[in-house]
Amino acid sequence: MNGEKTKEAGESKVPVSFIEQIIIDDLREGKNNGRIHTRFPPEPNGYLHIGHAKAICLDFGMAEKYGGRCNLRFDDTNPVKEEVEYIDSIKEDIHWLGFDWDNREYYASDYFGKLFDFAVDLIKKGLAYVDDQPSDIIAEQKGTPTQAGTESPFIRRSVQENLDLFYRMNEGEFEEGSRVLRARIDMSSPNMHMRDPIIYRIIKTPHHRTGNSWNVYPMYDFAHGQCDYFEGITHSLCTLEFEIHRPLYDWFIDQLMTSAYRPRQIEFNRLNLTYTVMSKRRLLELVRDGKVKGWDDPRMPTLCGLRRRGYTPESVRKFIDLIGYTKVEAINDVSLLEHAVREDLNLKAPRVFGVLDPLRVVITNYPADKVEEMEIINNPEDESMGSRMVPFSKEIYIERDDFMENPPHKFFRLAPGSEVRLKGAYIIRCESFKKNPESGIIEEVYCTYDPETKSGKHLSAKKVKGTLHWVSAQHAIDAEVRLYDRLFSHEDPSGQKDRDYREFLNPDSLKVLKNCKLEPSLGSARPYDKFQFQRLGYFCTDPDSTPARPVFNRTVSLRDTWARMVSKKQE
RNA sequence: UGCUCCGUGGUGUAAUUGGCAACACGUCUGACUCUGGAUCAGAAAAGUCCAGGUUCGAGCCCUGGCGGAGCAACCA
Repeated sequence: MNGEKTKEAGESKVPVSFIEQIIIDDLREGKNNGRIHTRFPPEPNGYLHIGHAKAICLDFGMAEKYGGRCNLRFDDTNPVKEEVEYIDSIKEDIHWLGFDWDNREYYASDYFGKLFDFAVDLIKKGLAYVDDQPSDIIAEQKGTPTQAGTESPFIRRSVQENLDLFYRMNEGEFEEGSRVLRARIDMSSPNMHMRDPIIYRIIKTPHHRTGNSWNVYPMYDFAHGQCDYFEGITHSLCTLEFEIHRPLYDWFIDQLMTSAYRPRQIEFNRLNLTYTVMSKRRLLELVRDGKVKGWDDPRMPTLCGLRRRGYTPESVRKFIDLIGYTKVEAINDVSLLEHAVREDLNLKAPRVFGVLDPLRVVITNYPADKVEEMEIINNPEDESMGSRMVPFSKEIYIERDDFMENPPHKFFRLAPGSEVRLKGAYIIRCESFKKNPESGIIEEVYCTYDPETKSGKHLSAKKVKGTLHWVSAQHAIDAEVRLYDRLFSHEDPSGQKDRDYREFLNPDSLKVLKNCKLEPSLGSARPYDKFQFQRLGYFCTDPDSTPARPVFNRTVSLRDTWARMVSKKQE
């Protein structure tokens, strides 16, 4: 019965966000002639981070899903903060995520002429005036959220004088800060943004696209809605902090519109992630102060950082999908992001052997000059990925913590007298070991192997609890492996009153291992190639890698129940 | 002492025009395994911020509280 009901509904019951619901309703009602047109409007003043990915997935995703279009529009109204170098990286990151804007690449600066004309128009209507006061006086007259503002003494300037002054502002006659153009709305509005907002200011810094053509530049509020209007945007999706700007957004379009069409601004919650910071200002500080190695440091929440860390675009999109869009300001757990990348890489990443902290094991009854090629499955999740040959010989490396002289209860790995399977090879038994009498460090472990237990031989009835990864000592390649931990030790580093977020920087967020031993097939890995180092985690070849010196980044570890058990016991 | 928005398991999101609060992550348990980490199965966990009201019935509607966030850049 229930099945019937669902069937009749026609669509699966996948919940949609409130924004998607609005779009569905608009489409059904035939609003905007059944068009959906969105835009993604980054300011080219920094690199995109995962918070932008959330907006990108919505803007492009909704358009894609409902047969519409999404424009890429650079919000370049402030030449002081913006640079061309960011534009290319932004485009690259959007493409990396798997979205495209065709030929619809626009700039707010494309509309400077139209915006200027519109400002002139407002002046002529008596709805804008030039104010000669300095910024601190203007701010003072704005009042406070609980107290009405007072009118500027320049509010009653004649249209002629305003026009004359505004043109001369643009001609470069006046200094920066000496005059602004303000919209005349309501100095006693309960909404601060409606108290005669500044719409044009004088800036003499050359613009990265328009050069010295302009000396006045529109403010965000005077550009955004109008650009949406010019481009025929139907749904202008932005984050919650712009909610309070919406009346202003609508007010300007009211003055401009000549038909029933008008874009609609809808706000959603911005992405916050635990153990990191997301504001461009702070990310920039981390880069400038050398707290990280650059915008693409694998610890950064930037898209280029995540990419270098080994995240796939699919995993980022999956995560975005998981958290959804609401109006609740929340902080999302990074572990969900990590889950998303594990799930994706589990299907895609070939399994390989890599020993991060090598301990030499000598198989005493194995011929010294013998080398066997062991066939190892590349990915048990995907047969089509085939198998490869891995050399096995008398001396191998295993992970140092896979051996314990005095193992605790339920330790399934190697210990004196115990047996383990070497994945894809033989079962070995630990007979003895060599320990440095001074340091107490185990230097070598001596084992015997059972030739009857070779992998693939089904006659091997012997069962052991533990299976270890290994690398043949004479064939191993040396590599550097970089392990990453959370950049901050606090869940919400920038949300602590009276504490600077930098106080919470995790000093151990990067650990570099220089003496790792990897199976020889990894010698041909190329930057951004992804692997699962069996039993350890997912790793990605770093662009610093050279054939002589491979470098790998750990994207994320595998879930480790043993480690959890151990750490619990310690508590 | 203004305006706007928000308040559902540990976390994040759901719940058609009001109809016995669902899904995912995480946690715990078990099975299986040549990855202790894959995979599979199961369980615990909220009665929806509080108090009233409307209703046969409210997380959804109304009223009043409480709590949180945002708003006073010539930033976006």
